Order: sequence, then C-alpha cells, then structure tokens
Amino acid sequence: MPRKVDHKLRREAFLAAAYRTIKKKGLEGVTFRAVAREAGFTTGALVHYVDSIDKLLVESSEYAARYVRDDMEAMEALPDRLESLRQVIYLSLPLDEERRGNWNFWMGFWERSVRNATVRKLTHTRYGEWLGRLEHLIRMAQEAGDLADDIDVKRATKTCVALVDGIAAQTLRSGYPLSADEQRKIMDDWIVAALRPTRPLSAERIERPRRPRSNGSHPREAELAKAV
Amino acid sequence: MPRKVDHKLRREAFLAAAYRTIKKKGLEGVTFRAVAREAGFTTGALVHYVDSIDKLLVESSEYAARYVRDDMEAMEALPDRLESLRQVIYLSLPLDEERRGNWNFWMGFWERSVRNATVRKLTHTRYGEWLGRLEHLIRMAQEAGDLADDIDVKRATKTCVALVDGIAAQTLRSGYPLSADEQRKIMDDWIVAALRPTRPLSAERIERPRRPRSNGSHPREAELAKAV
DNA sequence: ACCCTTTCGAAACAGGCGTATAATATAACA
DNA sequence: TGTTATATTATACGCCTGTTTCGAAAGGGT
Repeated sequence: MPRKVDHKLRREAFLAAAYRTIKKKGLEGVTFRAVAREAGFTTGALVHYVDSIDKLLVESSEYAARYVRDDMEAMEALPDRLESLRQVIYLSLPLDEERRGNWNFWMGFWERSVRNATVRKLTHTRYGEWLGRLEHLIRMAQEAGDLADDIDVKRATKTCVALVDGIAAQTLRSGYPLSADEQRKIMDDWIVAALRPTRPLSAERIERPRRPRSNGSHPREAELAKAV
Repeated sequence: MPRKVDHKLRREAFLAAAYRTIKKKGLEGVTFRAVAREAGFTTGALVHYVDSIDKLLVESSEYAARYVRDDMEAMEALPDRLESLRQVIYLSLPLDEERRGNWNFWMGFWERSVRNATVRKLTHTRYGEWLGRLEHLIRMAQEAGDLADDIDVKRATKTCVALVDGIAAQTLRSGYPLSADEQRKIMDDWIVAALRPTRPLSAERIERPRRPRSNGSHPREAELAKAV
C-alpha cells in the first residue's frame, strides 16, 4: 500500500543525517529543519519517521555508537592483551577527522544533558558502558600478567577515561589541538607510568580496519542514481 | 541627574546574575530574560547595562575568572615550588560546589564555542592562559630541582590540562562523579608517576583561603535591606 | 475502477529568543 | 517648582524553534 520505501532504511538515512548535522554544527544546531534539509527532505517527512527531537538525538547516538563498538570489539579480539587495551584507547581518541566528528557529537551531549533528562540518561549509560569496557580490558591485561599487579584497576580506569576526555576537549575546543602523534604519546606515556607493563609497548602501528562507511552521502543521491 | 545608582556596581550585579544562571542551568539556558529575572529586573534594565548576549557571556566569564585567578596567585606565592604546583592543580578541580559551578560555566563555553566566534575566541584565550600558567609552574618546580629534569615540560603540561578537564567532565557529566579525595589522589598519582618529584608530596592538607563571596545573593535584596 | 494506507510537502501554530522602542518613574539641578 | 537626564518597565517586532495539520501523490488489494 505504501510508496515502495524501505521504512527502516529511510529511518536510518535520517539518523545518519542527524549524525552528520551534529558533527558539523554541534548539538545546538540540530533542529528538525536542519536535519531534514541535510537528508534532502522536509520536516514533515522527518517527523513521519521520528516523533520528537529527543528521540532523534537518542537514536542517532545509538546509530553512531554501533560503528565505534564494532571497531572496538575487533581490537578486543587481539591475542595480545596489552596491545588490545592500547588499541581500544587509540580508537577512542580524536585522531582523525571521522573521530573528531564523533567527539563533537559526544561533547554536544555533555552540554545538552544539563537541561534535558533524556539526553542526560543516555550520556550516563554511554559512560557506564565505556567505563565498564575499559575496566574489563585493564583487568584482563593485568590477569594476563602484562601489567603490574598492585594497580588499582578502578582508579586507573577512571584516570584513563578522564585523560581521553580531556585530550578530546583540548583538541576540539582549546584552539591548541593535539596532533595524532602527541595524543598517542600521551596515552603511551600514561600506560607506561601508571600501569607499569611487564614488557615494552610494541613499536609498530596497527592500522584500524577501514570498513566502507556511507556516511558523507546524501540519501537522495542514491535514490536518484537507482532511478536512472 | 540619574537615579542614585552606582552604574558599575549594578553592572557587576548583572554579571553575577549571569554567572549564577549559567552555573545553575548551563550556558544554553542563559537568555536576557533568564538573567534579568535572576537579578530581579526585567530584560530592558539588563540591556541598559550590556549590549548583547555575546558581550554578557564574555564579561561574566571575566567576572568569574577574576576570583579563580586571585586564588591561584595566592598559591603560586608559596615558597615550596612542588606544593605550589600541586595546590594550583587542586584549585582547578571540581572539588566543591562552588568549583563545580565554575566548571559547569566553563563547559558551557565548550559547546557554545562551536557556533559562536566570540565565545570561541574567549575560550581559546582562557585555555592559553591556563596552559601558560601551568607550564610556568612545572618549569619552576623543575628548575628548583623538585622534579626529574628529563621531563618534557610541554607534554606534561598538556597531559595535566587534559587530566583536569577529563576529571571535570567525568564528575559533572558522566553520572559517576569522582569524589574530592579521588580527584586529588588521581592528580597526586599523576604527579608522582609522570613528573617524578625528587621528594615525597607533603601529607598535610593546605586549606584554601575563603574570602567572603557574595555570590548567592539577590541584588535586589541588598537594595531592599538598605531601604528599610 | 475504487479504496486505503503510506509517504511526503507546505503551511500554520504557539512559544521562546534577541532586540528595539515608547512610556513611566525618579532624583538632581535650575 | 519645573526641567532634564537617567533607570526601569512594558510592549512589540521579527526570527527560529518543536510540533501539528492538511492535502496531494502513489501504489497494492479487492
């Protein structure tokens, strides 16, 4: 009965558009009108797929989190526990344009969560996930004998999260951005000084698997291409 | 000819009201109407003292920075270079309600600076000041022989700023706030592990001088009190 | 052929925003 | 006792927001 449109797919297109909008303009600039324009539709169409701005924010954050999680799980599967930890930390840093956008997105939630209960709840959930993931990794590395065994894992976790958050803030907001090398060096230094690994960190760089990520595209373009 | 009102004083009262509003509601909630209401006036009166919202933000940030700077300069005057550094770092942490308010204020600037050039410029200036102040302190401590002398001061400075920013973000936004003790322990651990002091950190607590700070008051109340 | 449901655009609504303007109150000076 | 400059309120304007409403287009089921 409907116009032949894959509901779920189009919905995703709107979430992707919301994500792109936030990356570009910050969370303050996310309006129904802006997201709809970014997606190539009008507000009416957008509202058809998502009820409220709050839900749009929540779902677009879940959309964004999926990819990050996938990358992280790949790194967690590495046999080397120490390297596994280090690579997951690297994945959380604002090293390249894509991840800086991700951080722009995330930092928007920091401010929005002051006044918006829905966003606040979501922010807390994501923090909980991230703290849990990191604590588990540190504990695994410790149990594998890769780290000194007198380390306070919980405090180390919080310190690491703080360091990463702070690097992101400084890189994206201070006007004195840290280069990718600098960011990695800071985290390596911290790992060595605070976690005291029982063996040196590997010197070679592990490249992140680069999945195709149709993120910059305009949903309407694909549609047009198919029509031709 | 004017109604006997100290222009400069009333202006300050509005800046204080702006500061209180931001502390409470975050920077997104700062509007002419909200600030005027907080001060006990109407928007017209506020506009009479400050031209635009941008300038209000800039000036209220300077208002806030004054007090912090005063405290820090007091600690910088300590004879013990190592303790001086440590106490200034402590002053920058969200340890108590007052400073958490301060951080709420500051983090508002992070988001606002994405879209607002005036706020962005100001944020960069403040970061520059803070980085410079901290770098100077670390260098002084190193030259006094209190720190290992093979430390990369610039990188240590950036790391310290990141750690403090991250502690603030985690404490105010994550839903898993760090206690005052935890914050101090994290920073002490970092000082020991990363800066490698040549003597142990002092165990006793130095209390911050508590100046009277008429910050919570309603400007209209003082006026009324004087009238009676 | 007709209906019925989904998709989408266009427009309108109330409310909040920054800002401008006019009117009123008030104190100091002539 | 006016006159005048300032402080303050009240109100209005235009813009943008989230959200709602209405209507047109489109295709499958009967």
